Amino acid sequence: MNLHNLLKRKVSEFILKKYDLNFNELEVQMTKKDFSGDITIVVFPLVKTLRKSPSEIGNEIGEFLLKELEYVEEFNLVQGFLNLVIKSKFYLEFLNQIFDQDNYGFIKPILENPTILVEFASPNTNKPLHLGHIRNILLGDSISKILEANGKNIHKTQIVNDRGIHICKSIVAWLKFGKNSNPSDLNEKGDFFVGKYYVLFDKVYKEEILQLISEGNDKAYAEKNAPIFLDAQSLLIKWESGDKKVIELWKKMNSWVYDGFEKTYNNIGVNFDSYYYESNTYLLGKDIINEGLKNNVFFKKEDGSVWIDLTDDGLDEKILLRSDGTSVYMTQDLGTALLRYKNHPNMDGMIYTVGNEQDYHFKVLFKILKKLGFEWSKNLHHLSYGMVDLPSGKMKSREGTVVDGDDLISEMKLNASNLSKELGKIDEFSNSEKDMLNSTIGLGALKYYILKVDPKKRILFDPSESIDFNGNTGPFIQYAYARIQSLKRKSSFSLEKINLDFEINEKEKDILKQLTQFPISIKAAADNYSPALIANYTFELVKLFNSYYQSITILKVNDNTIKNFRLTLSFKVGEVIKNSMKLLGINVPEKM
RNA sequence: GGUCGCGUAGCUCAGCUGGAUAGAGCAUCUGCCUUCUAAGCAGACGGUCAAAGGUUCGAAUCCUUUCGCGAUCACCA
Repeated sequence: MNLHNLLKRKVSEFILKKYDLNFNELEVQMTKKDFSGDITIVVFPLVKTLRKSPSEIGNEIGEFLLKELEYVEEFNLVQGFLNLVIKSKFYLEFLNQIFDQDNYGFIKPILENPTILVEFASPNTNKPLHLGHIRNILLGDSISKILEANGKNIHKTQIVNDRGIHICKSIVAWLKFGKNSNPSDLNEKGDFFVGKYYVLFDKVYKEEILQLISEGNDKAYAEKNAPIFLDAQSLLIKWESGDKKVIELWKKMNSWVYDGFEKTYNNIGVNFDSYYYESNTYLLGKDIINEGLKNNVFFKKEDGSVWIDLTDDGLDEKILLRSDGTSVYMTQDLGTALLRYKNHPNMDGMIYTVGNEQDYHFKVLFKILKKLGFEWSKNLHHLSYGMVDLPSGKMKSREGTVVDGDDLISEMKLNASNLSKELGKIDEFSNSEKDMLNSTIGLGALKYYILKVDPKKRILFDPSESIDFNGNTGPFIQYAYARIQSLKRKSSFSLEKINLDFEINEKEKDILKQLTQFPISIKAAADNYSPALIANYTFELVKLFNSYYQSITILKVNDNTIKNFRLTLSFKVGEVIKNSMKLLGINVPEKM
């Protein structure tokens, strides 16, 4: 039961009948606070087409709706805003109607056959995941869940950057300084273990540069000729030529890193359906180059390099194949896209969760795929997000100025644990129950903190200030849910259809109004790939509910009808909270 | 310099395709634990929506210019 659509339809019918005009762009919105009414029709857009004054039109429509729709109790007209007061009966019926729908608030996931691939995480294998990766992972995971709730078939994947000079750097440093050590002996996480050597490489590299400069060389020469750097380069060459020993070594180091990554994914509660590796894809894409040359989408320069001219689209010329015939980043991404299509013939689009420094790259990539004429290229989306910066500036793994993902997660859990201890609410919990709860709350705080801000914006994270557990936070929402569950346990009340024969108060009406809006909001959020919007809506609902919940004594009401109604309303709000948090990848506890 | 993004309360952020008097949280101040869980509730204080023009019934939202911050502009990935 969607009042928006019902009103839109009715009013359009009316206009067609009365003025013989098709008018579908009607704007319907919730009535703003401090105006009487529940739902508002904006009549201004009609003024021009109908050539009548706003008040005239408003009154006509108002009268009509009053007569035609039993739910409309009365109307008032302020400026050009037609405010309709909706009868309690409508809201009570609405609540009755959603009794049976356990996933209320969400489009029923009737899975469509075509699959959307969502790419996220996509780390380098030379260092542990940091806060920037966490933002990426949370966004990608949440988008997957939102789309899934909207009936899309989702395949979560990544492209692991497992090759190149940066990996060689870790290997070289390990060969030099830690050849006999391994993560399990030291009881270290594999990605952390390898990351140490990456940092170590950089340290030694810098020392060697200084040394060379002090011997009278210039900086550029020093940077290119530092012994440890030369080692890394020759290692890369060996890798590229398929040197068995090097490949073996590379595999071993990478496997340590993957073990570490899996632990982190596990800790955050995300998983993937497949992994693509650059070592397998970096040579791909050449076939498509030939194809494009044949179709004149691409062109060849005299030196043999291949380009695409996108100047007509407001972009530049972009290289696709070097003069020596080797591929570049773009070529590889084209190849990977095609490989994915080959592996998923049902693929009907892809979402790339990648930082906004690559906005231009993806603009070009999508344009090329469109020009090549792939059906699925119309559903390509770059989920671009801003960097996470520290007060000291950018995070740099090499310099160790990063907020480590694992550290942050465990810190969040620790904070949750300290706070619960202080509050003393879960003293009767077993240790494993406590751990579970602290993890739920700590992660909830972290995820919500990241997801509630618009992905486009950069986040300034101050490590010296811990993430809040009060106010507009994950734990606040989780807490509301836990209280509702507590009500449920104590009430021994079973859901029954409620009697429609009574009035509800303003706050109850407000909550129900919000509930009727929820499916619309969720749909909008999904269309915008915006977990931030969902977080915001959920917070608004919870805030409203909390104030209502606090101001009444639910279980002390004498009239059974009202008592049942209030409990039912509470439980439904609980379900909406749970479902919307699910879209953010945040769990809600039964008790806290 | 070209292109893209951002700029909203002291701080952190909402504000959906233009709609009514710009909203939250934190911080500061005032109340509220005989109740369903105070990780809470009620209230106060706090704004030239970076600036200036324009479009229109109506602009934080759209357009133009300016300023500030960031990203990007490699035969790197």
